[in-house]
Amino acid sequence: MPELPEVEFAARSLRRWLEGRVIARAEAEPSRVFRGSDPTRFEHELASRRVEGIERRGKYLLFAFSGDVGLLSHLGMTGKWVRTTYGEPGPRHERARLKLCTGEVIHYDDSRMFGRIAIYRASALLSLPEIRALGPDPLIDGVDPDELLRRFGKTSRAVKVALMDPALIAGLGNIQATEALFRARVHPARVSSSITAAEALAIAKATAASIAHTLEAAGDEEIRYLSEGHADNRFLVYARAGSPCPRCQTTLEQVSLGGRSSVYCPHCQRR
DNA sequence: ACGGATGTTCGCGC
DNA sequence: CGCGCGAACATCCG
Repeated sequence: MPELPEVEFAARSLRRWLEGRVIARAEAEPSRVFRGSDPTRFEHELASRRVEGIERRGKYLLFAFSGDVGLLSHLGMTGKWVRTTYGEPGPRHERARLKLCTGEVIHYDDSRMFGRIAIYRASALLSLPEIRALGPDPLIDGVDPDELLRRFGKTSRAVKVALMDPALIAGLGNIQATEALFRARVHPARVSSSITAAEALAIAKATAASIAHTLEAAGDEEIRYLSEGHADNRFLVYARAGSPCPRCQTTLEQVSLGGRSSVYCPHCQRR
C-alpha cells in the first residue's frame, strides 16, 4: 500500500469514514503491529471517543480523538485501513478494528506486520521523535530545490538512496524515488554531492509531479480495483525493467541501490 | 519453488 | 562521533 500518495489517499478515506464520528468499540489482537505499544490500550483508550481529525506526515497517519487521545499509524509495507459493514467478514490479516455505532467497521489489515499502531496523547504526536525526524513533506511543505541541493551536497550516497531518506524528504519510497529520477532524467546511482543546481531543481519538480500523478491515479485505481479485482501498474518505469522507455524506447535497466531495485533508462538517465 | 516486494530499524565497520 | 551498508523483520505472489 504505502508511499506518500497512497498514505495521503488513505488519510482522505479515513477522514470521510471517521471524522466527527464516535468509536463505539475498539478491538485489537496482540501482534507485532503493537510493538512498543499495547493492544489493550488501543481498546480501552479509543472506546467512546470522538474522532477529531486525521493528519498525515510523510508516511505516518496521526489520529486525534477527544480527550487528547492520539493514535499513530504507519502502514509499513502491507498495512491498509479498510471499511466494511458490521457482519461482513473482515480482511484476511486484520490486526485491529474500530466499530462505529452506525454499523461501519474500519479494519487495520497488515499481512507482514511491518506497520505500526500506537496510542499517545494527541497533543504529543507531532513531538514524537519519529515525526520530528521527518524532513519537509512534499504535499504540506513543498519541495524546495535549494534545500534539496544543500542536503545532497552533504552526502556521498547514491542520489536515489538519499531521496528515500525520510530526513531529507518525508514520504518518498522506492517507487516515488524511481519515478522522480526518471522524470528528472537523473541516473539513480549518481553521487548525491555531484548533483547540480539544475538537477536538484529538476528532481524537486519531478518529485511533486510524480506524487501528484500517483495521487490522481489512486482514485481511478480504486474504482478499477473494485470493479475488476486488480490494479494496473500505473508507473512510468517502476517494475518495468526490460520494457521500452516510455520516452525513447530504449530498454529500461535495473540496478540495486541501498538494497532496493532501481529501474532507469540508460539513454535518458546518463551517469 | 525460489526470488523479490511499496518500509524502518539495528548493529557493525570504517 | 557520524556515516554508510547490509541484515533482519514476516508473509505473499508470480
